[in-house]
Amino acid sequence: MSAQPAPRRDPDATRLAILGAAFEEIQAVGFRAASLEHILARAGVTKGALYHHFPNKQALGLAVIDELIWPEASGSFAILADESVNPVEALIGFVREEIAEAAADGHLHGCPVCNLVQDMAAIDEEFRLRLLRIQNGWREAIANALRRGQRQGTVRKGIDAERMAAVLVAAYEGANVLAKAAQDDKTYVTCMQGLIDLGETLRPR
Amino acid sequence: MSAQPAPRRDPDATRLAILGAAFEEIQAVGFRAASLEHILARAGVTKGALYHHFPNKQALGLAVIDELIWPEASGSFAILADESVNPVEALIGFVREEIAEAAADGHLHGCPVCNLVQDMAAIDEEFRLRLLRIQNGWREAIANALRRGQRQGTVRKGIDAERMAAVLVAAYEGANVLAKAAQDDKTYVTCMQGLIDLGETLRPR
Amino acid sequence: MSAQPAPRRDPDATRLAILGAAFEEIQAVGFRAASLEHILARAGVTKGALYHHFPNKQALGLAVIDELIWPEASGSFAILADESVNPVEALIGFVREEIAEAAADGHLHGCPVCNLVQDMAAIDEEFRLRLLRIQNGWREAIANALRRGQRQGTVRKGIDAERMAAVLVAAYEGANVLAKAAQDDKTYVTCMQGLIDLGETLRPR
Amino acid sequence: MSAQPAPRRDPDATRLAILGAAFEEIQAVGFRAASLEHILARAGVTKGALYHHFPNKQALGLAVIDELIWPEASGSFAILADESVNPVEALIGFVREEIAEAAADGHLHGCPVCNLVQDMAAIDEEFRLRLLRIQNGWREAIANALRRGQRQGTVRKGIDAERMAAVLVAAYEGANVLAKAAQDDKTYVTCMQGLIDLGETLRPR
DNA sequence: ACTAACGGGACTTCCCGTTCCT
DNA sequence: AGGAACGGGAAGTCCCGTTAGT
Repeated sequence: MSAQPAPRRDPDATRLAILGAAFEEIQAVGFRAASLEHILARAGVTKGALYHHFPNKQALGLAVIDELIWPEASGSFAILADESVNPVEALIGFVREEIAEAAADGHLHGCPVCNLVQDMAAIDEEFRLRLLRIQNGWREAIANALRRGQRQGTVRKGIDAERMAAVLVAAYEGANVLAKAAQDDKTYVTCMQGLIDLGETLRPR
Repeated sequence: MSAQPAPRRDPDATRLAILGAAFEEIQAVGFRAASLEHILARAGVTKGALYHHFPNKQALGLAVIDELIWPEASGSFAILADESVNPVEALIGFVREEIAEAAADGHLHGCPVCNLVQDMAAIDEEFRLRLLRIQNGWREAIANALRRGQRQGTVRKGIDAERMAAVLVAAYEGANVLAKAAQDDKTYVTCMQGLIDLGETLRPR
Repeated sequence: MSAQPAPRRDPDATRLAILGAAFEEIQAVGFRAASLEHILARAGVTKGALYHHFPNKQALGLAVIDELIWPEASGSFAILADESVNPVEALIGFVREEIAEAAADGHLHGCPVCNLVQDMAAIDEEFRLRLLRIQNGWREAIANALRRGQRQGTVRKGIDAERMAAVLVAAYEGANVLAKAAQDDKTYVTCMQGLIDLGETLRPR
Repeated sequence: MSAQPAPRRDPDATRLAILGAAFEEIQAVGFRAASLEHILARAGVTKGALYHHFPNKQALGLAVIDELIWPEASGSFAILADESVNPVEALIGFVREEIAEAAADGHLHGCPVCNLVQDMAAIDEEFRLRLLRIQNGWREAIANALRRGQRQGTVRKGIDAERMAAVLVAAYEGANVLAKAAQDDKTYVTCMQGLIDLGETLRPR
């Protein structure tokens, strides 16, 4: 559960320990409610170490996005850019992985992007722009893949790629909201299965 | 923007002024970050008045849900229960209204249910159960309407009503998350249009 | 445990209900920590009724002393003034009663005079003078009785009546302090038995 | 009257300044009514310093007991354990010192143990146990010394050591209650003189 | 005689960020 | 590079007393 305590006098490890602990705390209670004290306790370092690596709480949060969340998030849909991949299969495969992951970890705290958007987008422009970039990346990756599929004949012609991508990402994020209220993974899985059904309708008739 | 200041010695008006101001503050910054001081200033009442009507902040928040959010939310889908209504038309009509509303108010702070779920569901069981009740109400209303439509021949037989209802609600909530990050109504509208497209696929071929 | 709720529109009963409830609350948590809200709930009346009968919290507290504590306290040692009574026997009898009472009610909250002195004597002159009057009444009653006993030959001549009275009253009050820390009646009973031993030494040899 | 303001960046001095100021405030108004703001003003430190040294008000109060009151209190009767000391002389000597001290400082706020017991014993188990430990220490030290004196022939055989110790401690604490109500040291001195008289009766005839 | 809305303040808790020091 | 002392502020809770009404 908790991040590795940093060995003494290893700046990089210290930095990573702080980042990891910050990510966990933020996932658990959100950024605004995240307590630096808790993060430090989790990371096994003191305040001096933190303020050596990060000027303030905001910078720490942005670093969590840049160095932990963004790499993970942008990797998810990279496969869609591959010309030889069937977009529908890729999307359905992605959703199936989500179901498997939810079964494994219970989907405890939901999607970090979704959580941070709700917490910070309205009150901090720096956070908002970074999160928007991730969401737009998802939407564009999907929209591009759908358009390519339409050209390649693997995706039904009639659909509006832009709108469909928006709906897919929205449903994916919204599933986190439903799961958070239900506080179980069953609801999340139902949504994901619905997304698979939806994916099937994308195939040409 | 702010609620009407209550006339002197009108308990119901005072209570409503507090509730309204609390709703606005909660929509703006979330429940946890909501400041009672701000709420009081907005409502034009003093701490004594608030303490008289609500024992603490939590009770105020729950009252906002029970007396403002729940009535609004549960009314939204009541029309779906009407046997003579075409479910697909009703859903699409509902989404069109959303688009119109977003155009009118800019969709500033998003859906209260979505906001509160993210803020409170994980840390307060009383909030969670009330919000879950609303979400489940939506899902059941839609699922029931879809099943009825399948019996009545207005909805395609092949779809799984339960899963589709989950996806629709998830996409609706998720659209708020996307809009919050984009901080404009264009993204929200695109999602809603995607939902209309999706609605069209529910009709029998 | 709690005072009788007042019948509607019976001023005297209401007043008594408030006084009784106030006495109980004061015994439980002290005067300063006593909550008017709790007292009112206990008495089954509202704030308006209280402020009709008493101008403020202090007046209520003083009324509790004047109308409940003082009559009880001043009655305790009245018997010592009786010329035909053996002072030593009377004192020992009084202590025996205390032991019996402690066995009955567990000596839950101790002597009201002792409690109020600690709580209020240093910060409110009106309280202090009333409580001092009670304590001095005890000391004088005992000192007078001892002197009379010395004249009548029922009390040893050598003792200083004034000092002995002070010690007896102090030990009686101090027993409450010991009992409060021990939170059981055993300690109190041990003190009382010690007082009986002490009483025996008052007899002429 | 007030504690020394701490030099900058001297943690031990800061901690002691806070403890000392807390002790004074607690003696003046009791623990529950003690205001952290007042304590800070008296100590000349800020809230951050206090929060750094003590997690909350309770911990501060317990530290005052552990580090200021307990050492003082447990030292008082240490001499009684000395086999070569006459218990009666030691007790009388102790009381005489009390009289001298009262004459010096006017016995303004009484015995800290007595004050805290009344204030906290009934509502906080941690306080109660610490205070009980002090009181029991006194009683046991006296009872042991009396028993030893009985063996050594310096104390009358007939008395019950346990009960007598309880009475002596009770009278000592009770004297504080009487003094608090009288708000002068005369009453306290009278009690102490009575205790000396009582001490004399402990000698073998 | 009694009710209930209301005014306004004080208190503890808790936190983020700075700064001295090793 | 990191550890610990410290500065200063804001929030929620709770309370006592007042006053408009019945």
